[in-house]
Amino acid sequence: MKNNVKITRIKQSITQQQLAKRVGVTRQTIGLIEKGEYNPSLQLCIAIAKELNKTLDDLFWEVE
Amino acid sequence: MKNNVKITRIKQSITQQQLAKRVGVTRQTIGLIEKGEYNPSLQLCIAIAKELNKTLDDLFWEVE
DNA sequence: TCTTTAAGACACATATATATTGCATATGTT
DNA sequence: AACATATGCAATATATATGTGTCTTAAAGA
Repeated sequence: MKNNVKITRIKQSITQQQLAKRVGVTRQTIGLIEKGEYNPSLQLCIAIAKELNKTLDDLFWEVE
Repeated sequence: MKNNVKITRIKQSITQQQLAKRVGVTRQTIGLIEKGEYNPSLQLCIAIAKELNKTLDDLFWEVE
């Protein structure tokens, strides 16, 4: 469950809290997703991708 | 929550049941996802995409 | 016609994503 | 030193994805 959320977020200089608020979840949820520890819903993945101006593939596809 | 799973699956002539078995869920789950009624997990989306030889974007990105 | 297979629909049970709260630590600022 | 902000971590609560079982309908083959 690795992904590119953290690196993408940091490049854009926004905090977990800001991203969380913009996509409508809590900071903890963003933290866990970045940590790769669990398995977000598709809707949330899409919301995060749009907020970071990326696509699903950019953030979540074959990140080894 | 619309997506291209159903059309892609049918083009490849496989049944809901076959796809379900290959990705490790039940036929009902595949049915609901194709119907667009709900919000699958990222892991399941990835499993479906790989099984259908597509990417996340192919199946789930901006399908209006 | 009879049988089999694919698929839609529904009720209920269970697993897990997400929320909420709180505490700890590190860093930057005054 | 004191304070604020960002992040990690953990416990418990709630919402919902998914499983299980069943019934129904439509289509295909014998």
